[in-house]
Amino acid sequence: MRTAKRTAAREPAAQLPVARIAVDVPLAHLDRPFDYLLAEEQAAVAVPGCRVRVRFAGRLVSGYLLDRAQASEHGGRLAYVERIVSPEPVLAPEIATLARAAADRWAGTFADVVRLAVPPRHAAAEAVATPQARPTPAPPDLTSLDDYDGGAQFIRALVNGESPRAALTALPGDWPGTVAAAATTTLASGRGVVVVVPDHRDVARVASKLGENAIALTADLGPAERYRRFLAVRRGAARCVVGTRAAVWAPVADLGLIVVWDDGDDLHAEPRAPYCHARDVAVLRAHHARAGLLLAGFARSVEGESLVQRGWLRSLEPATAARARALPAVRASGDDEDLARDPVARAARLPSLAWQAARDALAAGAPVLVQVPRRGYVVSLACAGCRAPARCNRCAGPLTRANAGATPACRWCGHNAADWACPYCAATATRAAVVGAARTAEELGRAFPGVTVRTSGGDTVLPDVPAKPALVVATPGAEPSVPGGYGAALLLDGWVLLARADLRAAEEALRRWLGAAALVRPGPEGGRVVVVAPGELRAVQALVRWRPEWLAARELDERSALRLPPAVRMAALTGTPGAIADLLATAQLPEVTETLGPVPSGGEQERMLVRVPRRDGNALAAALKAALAVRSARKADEAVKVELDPVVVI
DNA sequence: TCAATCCGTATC
DNA sequence: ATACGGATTGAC
Repeated sequence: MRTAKRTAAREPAAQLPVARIAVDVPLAHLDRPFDYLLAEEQAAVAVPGCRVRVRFAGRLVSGYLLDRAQASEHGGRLAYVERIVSPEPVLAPEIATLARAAADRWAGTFADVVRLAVPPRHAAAEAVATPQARPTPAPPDLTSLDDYDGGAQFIRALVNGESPRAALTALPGDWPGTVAAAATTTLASGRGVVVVVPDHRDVARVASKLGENAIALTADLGPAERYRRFLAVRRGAARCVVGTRAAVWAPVADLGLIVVWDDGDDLHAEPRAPYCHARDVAVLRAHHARAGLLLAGFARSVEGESLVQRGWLRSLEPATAARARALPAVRASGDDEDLARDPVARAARLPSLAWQAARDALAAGAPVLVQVPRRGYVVSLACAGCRAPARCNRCAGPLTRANAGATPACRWCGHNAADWACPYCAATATRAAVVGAARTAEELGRAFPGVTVRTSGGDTVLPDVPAKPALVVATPGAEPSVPGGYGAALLLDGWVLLARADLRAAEEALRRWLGAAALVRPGPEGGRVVVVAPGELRAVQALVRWRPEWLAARELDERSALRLPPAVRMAALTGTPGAIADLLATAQLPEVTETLGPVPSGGEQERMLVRVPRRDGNALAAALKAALAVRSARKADEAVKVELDPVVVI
């Protein structure tokens, strides 16, 4: 009775009374717009993109108004929009279209994607007026892309208002300046820019180059500040956004360029459903918006190389002269024969090449970067001869030493392994399999008496260090910058990175090495890099020759041969065996679909991989989405996690 | 014959 | 999810 009376009291708006609403419900089978009526008094504020509350299946839910129409296709009665939460059109039409495309591409729901794209509302921030947009900046007074073959053309295209697309492998030096040059050029052409970088330190670096022109969007801002800056962008007051992965959705109008720095970094992969990757969203958005795209980094991801080989991106590589000017001298030092004769350097696991490079750099008054694979102290032991993990011969648990000099013992069963011998090479000596930054710092301190040793990694990341003699021990990604560059970099225990049982091990190892090596001063100024890993390995060769494109191309060839992504489109299905079987039985997968697995995935869970040729990728996503919808309508109790193009495949 | 409960279906 | 309708069951 009451509802009937209330409904009767409302009058539909005279103009465009039908509102198409995307409701925020998590169910795959409800992932489509629903029509509602707008009351006359709501008509003025009900703008496309605004937040609403509607009654849906009896309860109040949030939603976004997508657009308005004069009439509805829906046969039944329409309910009224309960409330216009705010007239702020937070969901820009362009972003709504992009979110729909992304949801389809990753077999997810519109609601899930929009949750990534639009930050939660903060009413107080909304109430504050946004300052007016700044005038278009003067053309850039920054380093340009002249050091790269085709770089000048790329910049010229941006100046001319065109939308060039490229993958750039950056030289050591001022990468934030390079990114800022492309951004400022685009701004000067009267268009907007989005720059996406892995973490907030990188945001600060790029933002400082862009100064007043840019607005920084990171997840670590509080809700109020985050929403305030988002609104500044949406209201058109900021035309250039620099941020972490969610910034790829920033509603910059009239987008001219998207830059993604270091797209191989895992931080670009969204951990929330539907697990989209900022690089791939950038590709999608550049396509939709007809914007330019720059994938730049010291490394080249296999995905970036794939886009190059498909002709979608142009490859921008350093010109020969610029290489000679900017690259440090890189050498590999593979085996223990090469270990320094000095007993203290030996104890610190330093090959003579590395020791020499460090001594020379320190003598020249420069700091030395020492990259170690992982944080932590001694973890477990490996065979000193062949480096196979040392395992207990009773229970196969990992061997460890309680303290330096103690005999090895099993960490699982406690068995004393003093008589251990390697089952592969019969060696009886063990060595630390992974030596963390702290232990390395200790050992280096002894090898270089009187030299300051600093560590950066884990909880204590040093942003920068002074240009004075010091040993700077850092884990990958936590390398401090230094004015003028390091005199040398030692990349220790390279084999640990390469030994990861992961499809991306080689690519990832090179990416991390390049990240450290790029902080070293140029070869002509004495800059040297020594990587402690077997010189015959592809990733090591790619580093020594500084040819990341070459490794990416080789890795891509291999993935094509093995039919692995990005040569094919793949989905990982994780859940109980029954749930996965049900999903696969329900899904009308393309004829060509291959299934791999299952493999155990912890607990009761299994993981199954399905793959199709690239051209069938959309059909695969659509089929999986449809099957998820059927299962969600059926109230299937056990969920299956569906990830398209998972970052970690094996 | 009626109520309590179950199952399936739609959600505007 | 949640709400609703129709079928189904069980006790009088």
